[in-house]
Amino acid sequence: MYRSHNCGELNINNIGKHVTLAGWVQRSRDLGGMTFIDLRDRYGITQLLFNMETDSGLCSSARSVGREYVIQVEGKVVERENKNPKMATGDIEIMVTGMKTLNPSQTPPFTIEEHTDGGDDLRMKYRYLDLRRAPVLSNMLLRHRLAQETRKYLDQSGFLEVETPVLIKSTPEGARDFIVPSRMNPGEFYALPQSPQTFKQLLMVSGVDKYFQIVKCFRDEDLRADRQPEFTQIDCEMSFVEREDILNTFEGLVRYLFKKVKNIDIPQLERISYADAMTYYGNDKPDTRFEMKLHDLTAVTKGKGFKVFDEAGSVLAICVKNGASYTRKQLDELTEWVKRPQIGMSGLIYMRHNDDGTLKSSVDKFFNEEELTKWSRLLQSENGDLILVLAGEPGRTRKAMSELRLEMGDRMGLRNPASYKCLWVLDFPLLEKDTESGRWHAMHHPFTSALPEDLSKLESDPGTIRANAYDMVINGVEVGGGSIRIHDKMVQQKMFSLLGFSDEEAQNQFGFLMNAFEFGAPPHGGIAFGFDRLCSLFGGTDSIRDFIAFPKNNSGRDVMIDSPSKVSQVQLKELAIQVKTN
RNA sequence: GGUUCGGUAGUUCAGCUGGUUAGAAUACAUGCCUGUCACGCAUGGGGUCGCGGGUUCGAGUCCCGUCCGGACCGCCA
Repeated sequence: MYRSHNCGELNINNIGKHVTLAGWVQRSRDLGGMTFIDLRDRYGITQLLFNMETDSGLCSSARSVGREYVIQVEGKVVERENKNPKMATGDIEIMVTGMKTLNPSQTPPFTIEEHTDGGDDLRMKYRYLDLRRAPVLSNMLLRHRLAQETRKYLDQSGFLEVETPVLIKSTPEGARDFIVPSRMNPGEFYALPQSPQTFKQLLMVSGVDKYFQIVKCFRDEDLRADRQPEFTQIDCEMSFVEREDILNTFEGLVRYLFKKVKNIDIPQLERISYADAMTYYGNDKPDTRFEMKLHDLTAVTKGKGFKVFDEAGSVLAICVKNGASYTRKQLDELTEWVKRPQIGMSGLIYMRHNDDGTLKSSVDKFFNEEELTKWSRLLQSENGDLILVLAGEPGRTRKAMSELRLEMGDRMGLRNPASYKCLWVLDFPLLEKDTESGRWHAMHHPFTSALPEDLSKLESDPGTIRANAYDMVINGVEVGGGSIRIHDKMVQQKMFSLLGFSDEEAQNQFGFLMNAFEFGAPPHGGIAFGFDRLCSLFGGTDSIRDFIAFPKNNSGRDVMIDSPSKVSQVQLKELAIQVKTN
């Protein structure tokens, strides 16, 4: 028997007990006559006591164990002379009577403590050591809890967890596929799924009725702090449902998770249309923890002789509450911020609504008090507020203003990671036009149905059709999205042809799905949640890497196992693959 | 594909306008210390300043290239 107890469970009630513990040496404190060792495992830390008077040999050997040694000790649980109220086990310690080193350790490359001195790069290289640290471990615990509660909720709601294949077929729509060569079929390739989309729809045709899966998905695109090449989705699909059924079911899931995991009561979700989200927030995933809505000043700023406004396609403004105290220096710095290539604006105009009620702008030369009052009235500014204005090409200006809004939200402390605002964004456009090719693209995916009332415009005016789709947005993060699907072969065919597929191409790539629709496909719809993002949101941080045990870096590398890597000529030959070298 | 920030001791960082032997903290090692819990005190070892080239009497510092990492834009149905 390696241990009778773990390092987190002993307390004042166990005094006098003879126990055996095993774990890692967190640190030791050698006081000369006595030595303390903090013994750590997943469950906590227990202090070990070695006394020179009691057993000098044992005490000396305790001095020789280094950090991260794996040791086993036996001894008696005793009450501490000096208790430590900061520790769960702080009332007791183990008076050690025997110790065995199970495995020594090199000095770790960074300290394995709550606040490590290690940088990200190093921590990723030694991720197995990083995972010993309490904050990283607690992220794994949170992820586990969320997965278990998700399963519980969906199981109780009658969902069936079905596994779908990972080696599937490559399709040109959407993100790039990861491809896997087939040895048995030289020159042919599998693709890893970007999502189990078509399979879950086929499961609806099968009559599974309610499906879910917590499933790995793959996309071969460039990465971000919130994007990994392999990621996990809570993938769901239901039959005989309308949009309202899906919204209710999964609003229920999210509220259940918040209650169970964080004990937070989330009110019924607000809903906003895509069009309104774009108008008021400049963004299809608005952070609604704070207001600071976008206002259009185009009409009231034209024709006053200010070239920047006169030539702009649109002039947008936000009102920063209590922002008038922003100094010239801070405003100059903000101006530089919007001029960065990532934002790409040529300048920033501001108007202070001073504490005494006067209005002072950076364009006073062109706009008198009366004109500025119009701005103030439109934005409902009050004494002490600051109005920020951007002007330029409409699309870019809206995007920039949306970024500026978030930036000001950050600076004004309005984006508290511990408070949560969840909402549904509805009525997305079904299609968007690719600016380069001029072709229509499915905004969600090609299996999304149109709102019934817009269906008639499929041929006449496809750009204005709204999709029967929905996104769940929490604190400005798109955590989930889905739609009511097309379940009619003719409609699906029409959609593919609208997207520029020939009948042959459509049949080649998605024939299996359209054929299935001919055998009694029920009306169905579903949703998929980004599980890693959901975890990071619950954990209150932006980076999903902290919630993945073994994540990849910015360039898609796993620096711990050093992948991807070259393979042998033998392997390549078997796969009938030639690699271009130069 | 692009923008931007960084790379100096095991680790986290400082290092000014180019100028003596590259520093601090921490970690590590040794010694002292019987109530520590970020223990304390003393001593010590530890550097290819990412790599290559250039400018210069002289480069950690300036320039060019390159590699690696972070954040972002494009991309992500």
